[in-house]
Amino acid sequence: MTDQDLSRGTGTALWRQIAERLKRDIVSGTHQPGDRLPTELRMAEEFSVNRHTIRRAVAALAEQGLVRIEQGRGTFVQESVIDYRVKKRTRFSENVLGHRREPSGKLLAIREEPAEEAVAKALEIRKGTMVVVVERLGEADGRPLSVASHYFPKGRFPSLPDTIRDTGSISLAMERLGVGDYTRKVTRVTARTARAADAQLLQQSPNKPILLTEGVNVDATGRPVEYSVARWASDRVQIVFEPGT
Amino acid sequence: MTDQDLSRGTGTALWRQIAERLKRDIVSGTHQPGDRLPTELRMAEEFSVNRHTIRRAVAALAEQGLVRIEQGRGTFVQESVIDYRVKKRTRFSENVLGHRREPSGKLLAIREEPAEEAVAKALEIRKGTMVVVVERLGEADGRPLSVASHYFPKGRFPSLPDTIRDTGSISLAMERLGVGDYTRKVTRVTARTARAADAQLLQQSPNKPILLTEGVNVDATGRPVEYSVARWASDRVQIVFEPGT
DNA sequence: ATCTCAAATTTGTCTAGACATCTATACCAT
DNA sequence: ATGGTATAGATGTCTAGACAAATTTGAGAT
Repeated sequence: MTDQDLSRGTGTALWRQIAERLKRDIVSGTHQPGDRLPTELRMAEEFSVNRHTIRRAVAALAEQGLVRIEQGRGTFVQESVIDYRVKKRTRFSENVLGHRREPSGKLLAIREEPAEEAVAKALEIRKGTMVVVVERLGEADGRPLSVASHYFPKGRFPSLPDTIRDTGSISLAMERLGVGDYTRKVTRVTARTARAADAQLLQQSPNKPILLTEGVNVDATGRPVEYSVARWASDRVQIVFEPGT
Repeated sequence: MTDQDLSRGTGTALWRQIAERLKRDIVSGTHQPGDRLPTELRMAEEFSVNRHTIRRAVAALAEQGLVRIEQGRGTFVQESVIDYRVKKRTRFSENVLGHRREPSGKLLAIREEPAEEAVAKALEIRKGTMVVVVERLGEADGRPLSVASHYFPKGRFPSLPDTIRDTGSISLAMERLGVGDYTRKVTRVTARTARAADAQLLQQSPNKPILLTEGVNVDATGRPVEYSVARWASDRVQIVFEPGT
């Protein structure tokens, strides 16, 4: 397998041809998820091109999220995730949308701060009013799925931080505080490029898109009790909307 | 402004420092949206680095969507769009979700083909059954918003292509064919990196994420009449869900 | 066996130069 | 004026080589 018959001077850049070929080998399973690709130097020899040309091709694949590059170790085929996982996840639509119970998760931080413009507007309070912020990492099957920031009006729930620390759960804490039945008023969804911190938490390359959902939960009387912004690893989750819910 | 005092050998790659500096100038407004950046050669001189190093920095910015590179013309600061537009757009939630009437749009193509697996499943027909495919570009304020592929079972709507060509509208055509009242059964949303063709149609850099919505419309009896997949320019649209709709 | 440290391996960065390809401009012929 | 064509200017691709930084490996000391 030394000659890789690339066509030179046909209008298609060599690195594109190489990227295409590698991609095919990954999709077809010749390179299994988790496998290490040949080293850059080795591929350069195989394809009879300069190492930089290989690097350009591999960089394109990394951008697409097909491979993961690790300095000093090598380039690895990204383990696929869009298999059963997504189908399993699609059953959790209500939770996914409501940001309430999640398969599992970790509390990252609980803090208090004055409400910014957007937060204040969503919670229908004055800008600068203190809010309780809970940062939470949602996981499923041990893989990070989402990073969510939940905002609560501190005036209404002064003991929320302690209660959350006690129970370890947002929904449990809310229940104890007498708001067991809150419902989702509105959810917005869009896509963004991940910020560094989120990308790291989600174990996702900084180049890859994340899903961003933003929503407000209201109590039985229609008063907002929670505003949340969640960032989702887009290749590990698919959000499902059904009119019935 | 010749000396740009980069710090060499401090652990931070030159191209990162340059990218950071350019980004700062863009965010701060020194380089206005739509402006052309200095040429690569010129920046190479200014920063006293090789042209390739500049290219690496600019490529990073392009990946982030801050600039747009045009061969033969130059590199331009990407004009931002997330201003009033988004807020204006958020009013169109039902349409956005239903893929029915859109602010304006263009029919790109109408063709017939055997149904693939996913299409067949959604329409509850056998794989390989002929379907009518309508490709449509959705615009708002003259800017492309979405590219949608609509799939209809040809067996049930044999004259659909002609009717669409006559009316120029999908919803009008469906009405004429006796399915005036179809409703959305389910919508899935996720994010992907744009494919080349879609990126071009959406006038979006190929590196930027797109929103992908997928849905099935059913008639009054619950039978699927349409399956659609739409790709949205993620920075120009925000999809809004309200339980009421 | 275990620890340490040097060497080898592998990816990351930077420079240098050549030519290709695309775009806009200016000039010339009609 | 119009249209084509040469030219200059811009980004795109490819090669070549050197060194840096991170990781793994293995030899040697304990």
